[in-house]
Amino acid sequence: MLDDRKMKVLYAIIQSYIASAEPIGSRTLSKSFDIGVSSATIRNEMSDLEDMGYLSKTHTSSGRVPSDKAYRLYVDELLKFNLSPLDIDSKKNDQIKEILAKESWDMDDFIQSTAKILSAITNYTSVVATPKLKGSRIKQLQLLSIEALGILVIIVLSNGLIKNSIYKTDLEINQDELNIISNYLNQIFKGKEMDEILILLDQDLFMEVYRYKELFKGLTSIIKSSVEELISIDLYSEGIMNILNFPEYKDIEKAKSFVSFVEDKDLVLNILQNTSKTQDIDIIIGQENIFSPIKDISIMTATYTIGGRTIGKVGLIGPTRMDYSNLINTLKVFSSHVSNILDLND
Amino acid sequence: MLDDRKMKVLYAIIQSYIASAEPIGSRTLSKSFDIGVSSATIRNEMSDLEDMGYLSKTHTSSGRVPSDKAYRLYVDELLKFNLSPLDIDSKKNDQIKEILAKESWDMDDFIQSTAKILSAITNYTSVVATPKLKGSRIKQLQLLSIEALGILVIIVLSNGLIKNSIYKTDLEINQDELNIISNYLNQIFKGKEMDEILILLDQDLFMEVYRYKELFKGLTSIIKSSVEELISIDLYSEGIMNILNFPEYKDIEKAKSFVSFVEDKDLVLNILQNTSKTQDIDIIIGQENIFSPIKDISIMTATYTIGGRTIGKVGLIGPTRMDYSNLINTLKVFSSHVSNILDLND
DNA sequence: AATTAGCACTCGAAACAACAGAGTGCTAAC
DNA sequence: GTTAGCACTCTGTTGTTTCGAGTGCTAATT
Repeated sequence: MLDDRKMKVLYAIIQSYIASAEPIGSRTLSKSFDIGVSSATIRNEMSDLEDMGYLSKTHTSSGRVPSDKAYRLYVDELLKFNLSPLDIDSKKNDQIKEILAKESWDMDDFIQSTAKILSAITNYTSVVATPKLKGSRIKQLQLLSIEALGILVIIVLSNGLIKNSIYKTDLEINQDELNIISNYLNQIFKGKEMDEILILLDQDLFMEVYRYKELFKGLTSIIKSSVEELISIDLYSEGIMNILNFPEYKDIEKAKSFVSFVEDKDLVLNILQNTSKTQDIDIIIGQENIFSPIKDISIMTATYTIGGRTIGKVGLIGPTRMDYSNLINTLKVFSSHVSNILDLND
Repeated sequence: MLDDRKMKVLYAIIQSYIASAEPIGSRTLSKSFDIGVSSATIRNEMSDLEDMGYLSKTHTSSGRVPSDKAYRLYVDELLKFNLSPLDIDSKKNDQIKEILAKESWDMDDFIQSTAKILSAITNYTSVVATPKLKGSRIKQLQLLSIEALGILVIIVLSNGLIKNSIYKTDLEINQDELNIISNYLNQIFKGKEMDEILILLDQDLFMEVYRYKELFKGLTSIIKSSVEELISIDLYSEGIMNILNFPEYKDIEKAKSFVSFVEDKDLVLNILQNTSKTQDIDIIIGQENIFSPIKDISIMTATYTIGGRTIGKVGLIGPTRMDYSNLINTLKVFSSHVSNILDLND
């Protein structure tokens, strides 16, 4: 579709623009890149590329800037190579591995840390959606009497996530009795998915157990709110301030609108979830995202998996001229390491 | 020290500057405030105030700007009134109460949420230091066998904080045996402070129990890392981007230096901890903070208490011309509500 | 003796012109 | 098909002017 020379010119412009954020003209291009033809020829090529929708000008006599379409071409090309993590600069690889290994293990904290780490190593803004646990099953449920505090309700999920809450009560009840109740609850809930549990909880399950009626009422509501919290999806963002380093956001108003975009959790979550599940890396460039109120932002997403099943999403957000080439590799390595760790701890 | 009229002039300047961030001159002042004397007289007073160190000029013929000393005077006056939360605008009071009530109860999450809420209702940047639990005691320690996962170690502290971690093992061990071990561990650890526990753990406690040697070794290291995590102080900040709304940070470089200040956790933590413990609200204005690399930032801090004992600190950070009057009240109400909730859940 | 009016003077910010630099598109020559 | 050359366009910078808000001082007023 694009001949070799056009491709060469287009790539040079994209790379130059990603590096400098400045529109680039034919003469500068011919001097800083080895295209092999004069600036006049490049000028003609650029004019053609503009007609084809790959370039645009900011004003009549300015240099050219790549369009979303150009980035799309560029990115698709990059994604084709599909390097395995092993092919990637092994120093960076090791570095990421090392940082991640340092994190203490608590699923929630860990996921949150990954956002922080990713934003620190890339200098972009990162977002991460925590696992949705709708499909998770309850592995075990345990009540524990805590002197002078009440009853501790512990819910252990099949993926290792643990959630506990305290049920405050003055009820004197010893651990043996609690064990019996735990067993009873386990009979009902063990192996059930979260959705099912919510339905079960809405039925009046415990009519039969008159003796502990009050207690069961309290426990039911505790379990319900725990489950609800577990299936809700949280979104963390980190490194928003990194955008202040991009020249396109030197204008405070632009920066503010970027911030309000990233902080619109519903919107970002929606975008993250609508990315394709077939590829490991998914990139949405500028206008391609029809929901976004902002046109010149790109989002690159990857998935966290446990045993091959997608459980969370991570994203990098930046200007459309984001450094796709490096970020793709970093993100690949990163998400595969994270998934490894998740698998290990599963 | 300052006569009535000087006071009036100074207050007018402070209020005007807090509202507009613009240096103010004698004529404007006489028009927009009812001082009762002409601009020429105000001019003389301003000149005196400048000699006394309460005002300064940005250049020879500019209006005046309040100095740190002026803010100090102003703030001390405000703090004198020492309104009880009840005296404060009850709409705002109720609003805060309502928002806080919505938060689900998990000490760590809750504290983190308070930062978010505070920054949302004030539009300033907030920081919060989580409880330091050095002085906390272990109330209960429980081991729970989790099928196919390992052993769940649950540590309950006297203040209700719960920490759990999983010890992965293939060791077949039933719950009855675990209970015996739990009891044994409780004998040793119950009622001890965290510091003591760390010392205990470093001794080779479990020589005697040959049968479970391997297990004890694993548990020891799990407990140790849990305790270490519990006594470490975390710092969260929220709403950093709010500063983009202040005109003084319309310059990106200023904004960046603000950010790097807030993100220097050690520094901020240090400042939070060096605030006086006698007052409920503590304010550090600009240069008063000798550690800060930035001169024109003020920090207002309050404490979170449980049963009257300080367990955490919360702070609002902004330009020296921050809206002290409103923020003092808001922060008072806020921290007292938070402390109430903490007490309730203790 | 304190207050105020009046005036000369100072700066910063805004508005404007002039100019340099980087770019384009087109035409004619190679 | 490529390139040199040229006229033209637009932005950003620099220098100048002007305007407004401010100051400090002195002399008049209360």
